[in-house]
Amino acid sequence: MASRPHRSFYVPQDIEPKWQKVWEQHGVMKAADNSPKPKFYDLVMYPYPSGELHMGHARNYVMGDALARMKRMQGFEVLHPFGWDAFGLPAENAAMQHPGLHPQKWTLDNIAKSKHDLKMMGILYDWDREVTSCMPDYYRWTQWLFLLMLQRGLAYRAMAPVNWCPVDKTVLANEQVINGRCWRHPDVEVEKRDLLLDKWPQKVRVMQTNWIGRSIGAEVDFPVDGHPDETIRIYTTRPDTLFGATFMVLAPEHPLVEKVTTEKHQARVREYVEKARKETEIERMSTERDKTGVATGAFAVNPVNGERIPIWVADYVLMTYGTGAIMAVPAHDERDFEFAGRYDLQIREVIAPPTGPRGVLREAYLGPGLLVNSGQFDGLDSTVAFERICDWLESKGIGKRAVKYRLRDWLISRQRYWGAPIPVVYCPEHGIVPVPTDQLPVLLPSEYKPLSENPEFFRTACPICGREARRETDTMDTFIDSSWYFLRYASPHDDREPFDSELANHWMAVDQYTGGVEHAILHLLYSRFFTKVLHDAGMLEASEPFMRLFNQGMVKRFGQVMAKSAGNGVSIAQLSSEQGADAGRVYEMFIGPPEEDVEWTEAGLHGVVKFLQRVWRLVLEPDSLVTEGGTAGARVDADLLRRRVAQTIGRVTEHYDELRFNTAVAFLMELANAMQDYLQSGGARDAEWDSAVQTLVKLLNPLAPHISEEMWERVGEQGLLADAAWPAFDAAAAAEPKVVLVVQVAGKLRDRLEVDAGLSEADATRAALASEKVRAALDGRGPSKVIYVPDRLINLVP
RNA sequence: GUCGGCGUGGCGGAAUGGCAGACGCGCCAGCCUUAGGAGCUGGUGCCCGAAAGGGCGUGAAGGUUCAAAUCCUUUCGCCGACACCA
Repeated sequence: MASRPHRSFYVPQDIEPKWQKVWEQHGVMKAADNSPKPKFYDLVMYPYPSGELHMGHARNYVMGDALARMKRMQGFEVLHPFGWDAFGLPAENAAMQHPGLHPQKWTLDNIAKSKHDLKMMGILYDWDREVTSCMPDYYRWTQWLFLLMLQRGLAYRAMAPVNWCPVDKTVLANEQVINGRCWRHPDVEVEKRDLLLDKWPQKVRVMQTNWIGRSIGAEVDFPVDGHPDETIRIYTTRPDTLFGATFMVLAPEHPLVEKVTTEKHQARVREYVEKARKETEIERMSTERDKTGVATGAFAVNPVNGERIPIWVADYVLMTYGTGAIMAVPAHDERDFEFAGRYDLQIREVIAPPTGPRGVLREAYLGPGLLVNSGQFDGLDSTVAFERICDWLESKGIGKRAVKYRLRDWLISRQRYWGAPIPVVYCPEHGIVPVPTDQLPVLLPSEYKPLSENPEFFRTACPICGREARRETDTMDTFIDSSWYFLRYASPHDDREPFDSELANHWMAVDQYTGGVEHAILHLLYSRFFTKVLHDAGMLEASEPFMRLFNQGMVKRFGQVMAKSAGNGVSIAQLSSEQGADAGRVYEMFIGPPEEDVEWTEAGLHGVVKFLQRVWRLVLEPDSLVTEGGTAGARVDADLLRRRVAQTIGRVTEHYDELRFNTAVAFLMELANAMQDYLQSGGARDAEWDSAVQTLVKLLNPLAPHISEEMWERVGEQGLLADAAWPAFDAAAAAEPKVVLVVQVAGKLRDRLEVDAGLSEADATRAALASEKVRAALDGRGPSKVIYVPDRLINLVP
């Protein structure tokens, strides 16, 4: 057809590599340390380099990139760095499966592949700041920080020997010792948490709170009858129920078990303890299981009333929490109640519920109430009694208030090759000697075999006396590596210290941290812990590392999370050669709410491809969209177009800022629709149109950087779009002169009226009453009440 | 078991007290085309009705309110975390 307008087609393969090269040449995402602009630290969790990336990985990187690009255009100096959590088990597994393959080679190859994939997606980072945790210039400082913790008394080596042998049946073995060298978490930052973490997902805050497990109670010493030198120290959160303690329970590993057990009970207790020791942690922790235990034959004395109560051993009491011993109050504790029922132990009510019958309890009563059977404390409210009894215990010196945490010690050592060596030496003379910091890094030997089998590695000289000594042959948990990488980005090449305090103070805290919820507890808690320690050590001003945290949802396909192992990943190379990186980027943002898991479908991707093609035509070939004799869905004149453009600027900017990309894309589509209607309405290609085009292209840029950059060039704009200024929101230009006022009668929709914006209530009421439909609905009854929400709704209540 | 989140068209979802279903997919009709997994135009929650119009509708039941997808109570279902922490 001769009259058919010339069309140029959008071919992503022609433009994407071109712009990727240009951005790299221009150093678009390089962050300047000395910029006068306000800083914005935009961080995505650095990944474990497991191989090629696919679109399941890409989602949070696109989010981070889109935010970084917008913030740059808004005039921020953006730090958007990337790195690799490069130590870890999969590298060793790969090496074991492919003899001759070194974990380092596997890791570095994967990094190269992944880096290439990220660039193909048009995701920009300041690669000059790339951090790779398995390289000596990084783990040197991981080791340095370990020594700092050690020096500050936050890391220790348990003194008892490590017990590897399950054949060893020594009852006295100490649970904590098995773990060897541990971190001790200090009693932490819980108080300030809610104040500082208000921009964290509630879910993560709750998870961390539960994990830390702070509880308030008291420790009380119970004398042991017939053993004047021994007392059993228990921890309870219910000191108000002290008079209801009718027996004691020791954990099977408790050191006093052996001492107090009477001759007669010796055999049964030993048998029970041995059985408990053989069971796995998981078996023991199961709530499903019936509680079991044995009596020791010994008795303790309840210090409040002098009563003799039997001492039992039961595995529902854990040596690792509290003091490893409890006073059992069956009337007011579910677990003790169950145990007492099973072994026919006494149950004594000491808290009376405010309502309901007293006397025989069918289940433990856990709530508050008035104290009974409690001597001088009878009649007190249980919350008051809590404090009074604590006071009394403290005045008598037999107990005190105590706060406990559920946190376990952080076991950092791994009996593995592919990790950062723990920088410690064992000297026969001087014991544990930290490697002096000027001798760091303790290099991981290049030969791939266990460090404990590598004499060249572990044979060394004691840093103090120079005599022969042995290096620690365990490596550090990779969580240590990732607990401070965000600080290293501030000065990634610093060879004098882990990070330059001045630069770290400039960039920290991270303004936006984006990553998977699977790190909600460990990684985030450890990072907060490191930050706290470095703050206390005077190296860092920030006391919290991450201002705003976001957990993106996962990308699924065929009902399963995209994964190499599931074989359902959409590869970046394939996407790039078919629909293009931009389409993939926009699609993953449009696909659903950013925090929700989403299902990738070809149809959905296709919809986005169509959208990009339509934008291309709108911007570059608007004539091709004007149908002969075609009509617009809605008349869009220049004024309306101008308002739509202004409104879109406001809405898209706000939604990008809040990472609500799915709705932001919808707004861009609406603008494109309005522009199309404008053309169909016979709108001129004038300044108004040009401004709409320019705005659409700019707003699209963070999500679809290649196509928008190409269109920017083709319409003759100067300079890189990536460097252009973000459009400013003009509230006056966005204001609608006329609004649709919804008219309700008794809460039911009866009419819609187009009225001037900002109408007074009197005028609105008059307009509403002028409506036939409204009068019919009122049926002669005058409105006795009018609710008016300006520019939105008026409700007439008869 | 405890805690938390979520339940809206055929589908993904939008609306966080004020027009339910934005935007997109799919579907239907028309136009264009040698052709179309292309493009353009219009329609599309359900029910009654030829239409005008009306009624119903956000897992279920109840409540608060002039007004509820949104707040409260109970309940069902799905997902996630924790799981004897004294």
